[in-house]
Amino acid sequence: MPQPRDLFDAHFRKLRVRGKVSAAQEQAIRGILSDPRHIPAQKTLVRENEQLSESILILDGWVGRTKDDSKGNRQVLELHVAGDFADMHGFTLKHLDHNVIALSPSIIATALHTNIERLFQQHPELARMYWFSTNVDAAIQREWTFSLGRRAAEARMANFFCEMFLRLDLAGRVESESFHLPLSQAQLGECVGLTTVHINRTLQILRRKGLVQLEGKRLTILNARELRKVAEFDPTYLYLNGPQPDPKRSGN
Amino acid sequence: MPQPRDLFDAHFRKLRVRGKVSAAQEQAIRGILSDPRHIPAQKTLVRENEQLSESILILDGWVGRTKDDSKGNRQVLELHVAGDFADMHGFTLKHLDHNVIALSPSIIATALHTNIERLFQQHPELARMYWFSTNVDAAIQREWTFSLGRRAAEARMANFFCEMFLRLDLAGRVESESFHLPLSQAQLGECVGLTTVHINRTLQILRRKGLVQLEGKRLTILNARELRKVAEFDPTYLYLNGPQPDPKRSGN
DNA sequence: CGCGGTGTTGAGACCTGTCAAGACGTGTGG
DNA sequence: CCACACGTCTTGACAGGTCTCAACACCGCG
Repeated sequence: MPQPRDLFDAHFRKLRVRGKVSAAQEQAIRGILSDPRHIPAQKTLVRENEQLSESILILDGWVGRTKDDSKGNRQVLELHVAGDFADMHGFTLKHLDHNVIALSPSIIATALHTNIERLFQQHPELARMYWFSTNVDAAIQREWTFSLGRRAAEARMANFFCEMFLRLDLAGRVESESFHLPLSQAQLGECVGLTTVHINRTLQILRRKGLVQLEGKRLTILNARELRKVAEFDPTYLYLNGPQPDPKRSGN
Repeated sequence: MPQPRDLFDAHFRKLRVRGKVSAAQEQAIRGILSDPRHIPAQKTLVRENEQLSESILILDGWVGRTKDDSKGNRQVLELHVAGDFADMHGFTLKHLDHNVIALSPSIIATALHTNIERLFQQHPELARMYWFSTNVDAAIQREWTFSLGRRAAEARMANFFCEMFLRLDLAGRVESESFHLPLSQAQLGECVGLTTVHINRTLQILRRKGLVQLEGKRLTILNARELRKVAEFDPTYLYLNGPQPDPKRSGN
C-alpha cells in the first residue's frame, strides 16, 4: 500500500468537507496528536466499559466498533478508516458500550482527553465541528440499522460498497474506481449481518452482474450506476455538504 | 393517561441521571423552551432534508425517526419518549437524513437553535451534557443495529420491551411493571424490522411463556428476569450511570 | 349499518443459515 | 525441498426462520 505523504492529511480533508478549518486550528489539532503507532490486525484498541482518557485517530487501516453475542458471534456496528476518529464519542461518554478493534493492520495516533478539552476551550468552533462529526457517525449508524432492517443481502452488500467507496474517496484512498478492502469474507459478514457462506454467494451475484470485482483484497466498482441502483444508495446521510441542506433536494 | 404535574419534569430527570444540573441551569433551559403544543398521531414533525432552526423536546407521546424504502416500507430507526429531545442532533447537522414522526398523539415543546446557541455560551457545561445525550442516542442506535444483525425475532422483541421499560422508567412513565405502549403491531414491526404477521406470532410466544402481557395499549412485564434472559439484555448501552464506567463491570 | 383499522390464523414460498467437505494459497518446520 | 497445518474461499444439500398472500373476527366510529 502506497504511503501518503502526510499521514494526518486524510483527517483534515474530511474536516474541511464539512466546514472551515483555519491553518491555526489545524496546527492546534496536530499539536495534541501523538506520534503514529502501528497496530497489528485483530488487536483490541478499546475494550467495552474500560475507562478512557484518550481518543484514537485512524491514520491507516480499517477499525471496527464491535459487539459479540452470547454465542460468540460478532457484529461490526460501524467501520472507521483513515481520517476518522474511532472514538471521539468516548470524549464525552468516558467509557464505551462496545469494543474497538483493528480489523486490519493499522496506524493510529491518539489525543489525550485533557488536551482535547484544552483545544476546545481555545477553539470553541472545533468543539462544534467534532460534535458534528460524532453526529455524522450516528447518521451512518442509522443507515446500517436501516440496511439490516429493510434491505436484502444483495442490496445490503451493494450499499456497503457504495458507502465505503465514498468515505475512502474522502480520505484520498481511492484510485480510479477501486480501493483496498482488507477484510475477509467472514469479516464482511460481521459487518453486514450475514454468514460467510451467504456473503460468498452474494458476492458471486454482484460479480456475475458485472457490478464489482474483488481480487486480492482490492475492490473495483465496475458499474457504479447499476451498483447504486441495486443498493438504492442515497449518500445524503454522509453529510458531504456539511450542515447546509443538500442542494439536490432542498427544492421540494 | 394521567397528566404529570410538570410536563418538563421528565427531561430534567433524564439529564440528572447522567450529570449535575443546577437550579440556575434548569431555569435557563426552561427559559428557551416554547409552550407545550399538542400533536396528532402520524404527523410529520421534521421532514428529511428540510432546513432546521429549532429542536423538539418530547413532553408526552412516542415519536420516531423514520426512513422509507422504495417500496414504501418504513423502518423506525429510533424512538423517543417523554423527556427526550427528538432532534438535538439537528442543532449541529441543520438538516436531517430521516423524518421525525409522531407515532402517537404527542405533546412537544421547541427550542430555537439561536437560543440553544446562547444557552451553551452562557453554560458551556450544558453543551457538553447535550453532546453526551446525542452520543447516548447513538449508543441506543448501535444496540438496535446489533439487534437487527444478530438477534432473532423473539429476542429482538424482548429487548425492545426491556429497553423501553427502562427508558420510560427514567421519565417517570412506569407504574409497577407496566407502561403505556401506544403502538399498533404494525408499528412495532416497523421498529424491530419484522412484518405485522410475525410480530403477532412472536408476541404470542412471549405471552404464552408468561413474560409479558399486552392489553389495551398497556404492556405489563410479568417476568422481568426471564424476559431479560430471553433478550440477552444488558443495559450498559443506556449509560444510566453517566460518564463513569459501570461499577458492575469495571473490576475486570 | 357499513367501513377502515387492527389483531389473528393458515398455507406455502423464499431467503438465509447450518453443516459438511473440498480446493487453494501461504507460511512453517523438518 | 517437501510435508503439513491453517486460514480463506467455494460448493452442495438441507433446515428453518421469516415473509407473502389470503381470509376472517373484532371493534370503534361516522
